[in-house]
Amino acid sequence: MKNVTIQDIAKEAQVSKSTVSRVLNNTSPVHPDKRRAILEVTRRLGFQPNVVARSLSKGRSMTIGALTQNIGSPFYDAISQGVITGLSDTGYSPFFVDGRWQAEIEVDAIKALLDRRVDGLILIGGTLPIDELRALCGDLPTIIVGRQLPNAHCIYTDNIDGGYRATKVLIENGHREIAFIRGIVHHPDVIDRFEGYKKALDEADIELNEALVLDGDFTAESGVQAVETLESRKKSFTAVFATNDTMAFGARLALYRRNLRVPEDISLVGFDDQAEAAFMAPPLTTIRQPARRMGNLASSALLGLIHSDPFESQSFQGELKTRESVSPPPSSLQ
Amino acid sequence: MKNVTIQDIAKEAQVSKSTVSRVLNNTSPVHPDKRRAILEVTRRLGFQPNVVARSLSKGRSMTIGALTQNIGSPFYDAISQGVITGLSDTGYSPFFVDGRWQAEIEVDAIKALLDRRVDGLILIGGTLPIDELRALCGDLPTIIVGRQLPNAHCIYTDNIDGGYRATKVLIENGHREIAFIRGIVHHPDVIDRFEGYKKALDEADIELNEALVLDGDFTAESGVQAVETLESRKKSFTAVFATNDTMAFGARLALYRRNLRVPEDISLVGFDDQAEAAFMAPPLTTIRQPARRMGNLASSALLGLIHSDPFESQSFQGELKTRESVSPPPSSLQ
DNA sequence: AACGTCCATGAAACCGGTTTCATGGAATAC
DNA sequence: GTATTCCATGAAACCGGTTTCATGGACGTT
Repeated sequence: MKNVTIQDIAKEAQVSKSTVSRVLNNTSPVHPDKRRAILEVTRRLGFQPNVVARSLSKGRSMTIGALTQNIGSPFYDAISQGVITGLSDTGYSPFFVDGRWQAEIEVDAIKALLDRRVDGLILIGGTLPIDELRALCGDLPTIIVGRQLPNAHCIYTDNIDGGYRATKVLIENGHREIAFIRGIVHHPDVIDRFEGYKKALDEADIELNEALVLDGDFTAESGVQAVETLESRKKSFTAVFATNDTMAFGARLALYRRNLRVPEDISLVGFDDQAEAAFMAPPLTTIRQPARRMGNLASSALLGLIHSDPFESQSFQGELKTRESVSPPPSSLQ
Repeated sequence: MKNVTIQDIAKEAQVSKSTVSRVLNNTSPVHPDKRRAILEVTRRLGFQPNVVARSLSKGRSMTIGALTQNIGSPFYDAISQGVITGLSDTGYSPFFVDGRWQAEIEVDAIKALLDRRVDGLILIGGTLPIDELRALCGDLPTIIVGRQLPNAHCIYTDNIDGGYRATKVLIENGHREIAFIRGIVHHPDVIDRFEGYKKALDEADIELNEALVLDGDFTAESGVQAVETLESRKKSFTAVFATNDTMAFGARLALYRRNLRVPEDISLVGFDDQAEAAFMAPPLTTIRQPARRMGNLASSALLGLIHSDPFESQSFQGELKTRESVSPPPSSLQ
């Protein structure tokens, strides 16, 4: 039981394979009788066109290469999801590879996509500098999500603003000793969120206290660790801002272990609004990144680029989701 | 700047393209001088083989088709992740499509994979009955993950046993009024977990109380809803078993809202051991499904099948992760 | 020296489509 | 009725590799 080819149909319908191709692609008029015969045979033999062969001859593969990082991070997962849904029913399918936040792996992953002659690229996160990317991808239509790079088509969130808003809501509630659980120090998003944190403190005339700044690696475990370090330093604090929800969950657990209530004793703010945030006990106040929407936009923008529509880089403002993990600090009640 | 082809190399190195192919694939001996020249030119021109062309002529695409469901469900995500890591460095790459738990979409998704001439299939979950699958996929090497089907290569967890263990740990702690938050009623996993639940109750001579069985849809929101329904029914219960962690999180929030403590007032058990479970406050006792390992195994088993190694369907036992959300019921302290 | 074997190599066929090009017959114009 | 245009169609080239096949030269044998 081998695959039916266009040639088989041609023979069966007594025409040339050119004509079959023309009918199947509606690319030029064909006599109604032949057309009908060809369609009938096609259906009868259960013909499935060989996408590989078509790709080769058309030079277009109808696949979009998508580079992800550490599949499993809720934020990037949500973007991937947005890419998938954004591409459904467009004729294009996504081909995923993973870069694991490591430049070397990322290069190989992108090469794998290039080898497969994808028609466009969606790079979700990543570490390669713009010139390397350009050298690698040439003029292949490319959308970069979650990063802001010069002279590239980017879709990203304003992390300075996000960090600022998260900090500000705590300050507005009366907090002045606000711990900051930073993710991976050199991660650009983290740098920006830290920037926003400092800006908000500055505006409120609060001096930055380095002892309240903890490093982490975006895992819940590192959130636990951060709070424990904080406690061991015996520095007082009334609020915690974690640069992602996952670390906020860890922090929440560590506080629970120490019998510190949220928000009565300690207020908590996260970042991302991942699915579980709204169901933490208490529900977590956080900065919502419209990850799915960003992924969706990435798909449609890329299809646009492929058809040579223009696209301007677009930044999204993080949205403060006010829930129940923030309240005035206990001191304000004294 | 067009792509370099094997022909360009041939011309530049003054040999035929056959020889170039032979050198690049090490498929038959070639004179050292020519070999060296070809490799040099290859490097100099930055040749990247066209995978599409190669696939067409070899009849193998070096891609694995993976069908997922509702990307975003932690359990299935983790399996996908396992597939990805299991495939890395094997020369094969995964091509993902989504079936959204809907037969019609699933058929189209699988067809999309078939059209792309994938070398094998990993079906993660899904709804199609075995005969339809077989009609669709023919004798293409296929591994089915998370479902148990006759005469197919399956990797799944024993859900009856899982449901049994989860219920039993509650019973052993002295609970007799155990609410059951069921997921989607007709979902086979759920049916089995319910089976296990009933078996455990039966063994302990506890009569099944239909009023304690709530339907849900695997979302956290439905977990909240379930507990609220339970409260509105004014039936007393001392423990809740949710058929996935996500619903358990929802239940936990609803309990928090009603000032019911976990585990002092109500014990809680989930299913899956998704990443956040260990960081719930308190950490959630749950049945761990080794999702990543299952995904990993799926990859290696599939590569085996492709090279016509045999594979026997394999079931995994869910592992009880004892954490802090279970304790004896309050009545036992009176 | 004549003959057989072996093997490196290039030419050509092939994978399964799309697209260009040439052709012959019908339709239109004069 | 002939010249011209148009158009449906088949033959052939092409996409970029792999693989088969034929060949000619090097080598070994008697």
